Amino acid sequence: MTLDQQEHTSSFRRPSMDDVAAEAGVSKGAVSKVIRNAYGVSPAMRERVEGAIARLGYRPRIAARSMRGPSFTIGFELPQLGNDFFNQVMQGVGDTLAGSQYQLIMAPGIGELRGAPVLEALADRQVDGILAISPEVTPEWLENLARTIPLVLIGRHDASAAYDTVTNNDAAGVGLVMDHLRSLTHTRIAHLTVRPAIDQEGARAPHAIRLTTYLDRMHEDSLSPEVVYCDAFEMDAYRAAKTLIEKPDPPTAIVAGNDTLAVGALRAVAEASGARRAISVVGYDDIDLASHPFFSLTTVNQFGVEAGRAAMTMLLERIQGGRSEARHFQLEPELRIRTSSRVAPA
Amino acid sequence: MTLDQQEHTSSFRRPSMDDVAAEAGVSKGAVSKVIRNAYGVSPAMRERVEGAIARLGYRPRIAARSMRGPSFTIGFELPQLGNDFFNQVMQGVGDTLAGSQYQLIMAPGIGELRGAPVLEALADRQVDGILAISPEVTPEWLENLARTIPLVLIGRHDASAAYDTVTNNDAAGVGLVMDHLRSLTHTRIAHLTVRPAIDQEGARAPHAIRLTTYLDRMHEDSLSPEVVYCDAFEMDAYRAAKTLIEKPDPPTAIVAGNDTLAVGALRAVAEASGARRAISVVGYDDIDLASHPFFSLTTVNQFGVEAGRAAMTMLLERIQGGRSEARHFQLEPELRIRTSSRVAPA
DNA sequence: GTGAAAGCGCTAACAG
DNA sequence: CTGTTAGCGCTTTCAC
Repeated sequence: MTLDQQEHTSSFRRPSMDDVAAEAGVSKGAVSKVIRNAYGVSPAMRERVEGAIARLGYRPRIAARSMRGPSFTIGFELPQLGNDFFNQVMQGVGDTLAGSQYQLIMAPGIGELRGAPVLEALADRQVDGILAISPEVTPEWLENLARTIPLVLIGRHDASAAYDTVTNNDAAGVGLVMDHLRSLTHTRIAHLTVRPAIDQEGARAPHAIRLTTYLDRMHEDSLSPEVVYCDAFEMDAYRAAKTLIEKPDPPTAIVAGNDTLAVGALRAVAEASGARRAISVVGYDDIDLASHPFFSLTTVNQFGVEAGRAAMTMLLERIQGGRSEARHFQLEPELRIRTSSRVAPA
Repeated sequence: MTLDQQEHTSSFRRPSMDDVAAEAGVSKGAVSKVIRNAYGVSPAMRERVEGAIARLGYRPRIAARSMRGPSFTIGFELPQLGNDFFNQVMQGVGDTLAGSQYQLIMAPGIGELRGAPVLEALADRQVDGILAISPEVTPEWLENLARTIPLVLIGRHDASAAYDTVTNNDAAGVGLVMDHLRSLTHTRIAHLTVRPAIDQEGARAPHAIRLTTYLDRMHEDSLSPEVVYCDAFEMDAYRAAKTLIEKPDPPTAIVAGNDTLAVGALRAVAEASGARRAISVVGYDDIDLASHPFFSLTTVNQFGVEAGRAAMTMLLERIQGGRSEARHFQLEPELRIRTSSRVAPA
């Protein structure tokens, strides 16, 4: 909250609206009207002002403008870079925003800094609305944030009355995966997921749901579950998977929490020797790489582009349309069977 | 420049500094001082104000603050999402910024919207400085921008006096690649690169330099160059490479402009039949995936993390240290030989 | 149709 | 040590 003093040199000069008004020999208010396309400007006035703007290279400062009204900026928080599923979502968001007057800015989590502080940083910067993928924040905290700014969460299964959500049916998706592996006669199925996943009761984050679905299913089938945790990057998954498959009695199949983890797991599998090189790996997300012939990764398509599109549409409904009742939208995932999943060895 | 009017509902309430002052029964100025850790606040005052801040959940608005001074926000423009090299750079940037009071926001190019308009959008939002990877903007335009805001470009080989650059020695990098392929007795070497690459004379963008280096080298060795253009995503490279290798007399090696393109090219190679499946592919960047056993991609490491670190450091020198003479920093790339490059078939 | 003036939330210079 | 005041660049009444 507190800020240390800093030396700041500012030899940089950006013309202000006053400069434009002086250059054009008109009042500040007139310039403002021309810029905003407001009523009541004569063609002559318009021409003079636009000439001055062009000559000076003037651009309005959003910061000043947004002290009165909107900033025409949308903030997108995402927990991490390098996960291609988020890029799918971004593409849908970008499509929806294309041609609108809104500018998108992203604030990725970096190292320890993610979740709440990043969301606050966006809110502090006067964005008109926030799109977030924040699996690690509590619903209460988000409810609170939603009281100060339009908010749409992607991935979280919260039934909030204050913010919207766009989800995919994670339970169904993992169900498809488990059905598939069981039909391939696998019994020693491990689950590789990201660290916190479900440290708080009632966590409705995607990875938490995927984990509980996996556990439930293993129990139903009277199999012993084996869960391995790692951080969210490929190389973390690689190391975790390596340890897992080097054990005396390794699993015959690994259900990875997402495709990035699956890619890491496959790195470990490819480096292993003997029967271990035949371990099946299944992911979640269906990133582009999954269909690459070198991977041919069996995975679950959860339609990230459409999720992004839906989320952005819902946010614009709040910002422009003034909607205030929460909406919760869910997509149904589909299994994509490829060659990384095979019949379990006898 | 002009903006249409929009209906904007704002039933959202964020407490202001006035609210805090009222709640604490002190003046606005006092609150400001407490927040900024300025001199001359009694412990009692501090306690009252902090109590009020906590009770109200107050957070200062950066937009208002930045009308006087810095916004403590750094803008990072990048041309595209889904290129892991940019993630390397981001990691270096994030490392350098960690623990500082600066917040990073990214503005990715989306579809047609990239380059100049995105940089302007950042500048309009009162960022204290801009980090950019803008291969498609003219040096003159950047010089102009640099007069209004501290600016560091990554990748461009411009010798600007107004903005800093961090580059890798692209000519040397492609030289290493060509040496390597020639030593493997390749003669039919094609180059796959992104569309504009070098449409303006004197373009100093990385892909332009890589292309001219390739062309020069082919000429020197009296070989006939073959250049194929595509857009910057993996699937674009896949389609371009597919057309290339399905020709009657395909190349024996493909030099891709970066690893993302190389991954796409390998998709086409893997789908091909016969001798075409043995086509060598070399990339540029050394993204994590390159070392994955499924790819084992020969490529050039250009130390993106260090480039990001250097760029951020240079930007902070300008913002905090007040440096105004331009600095130009270059990294030397290293070849990483893996199995995607093999001896040319006889 | 245009200009003057107040105010958005904050910082900073100045009195008391 | 604390309160008052004058802006920062823009939007938005309101007179003229």
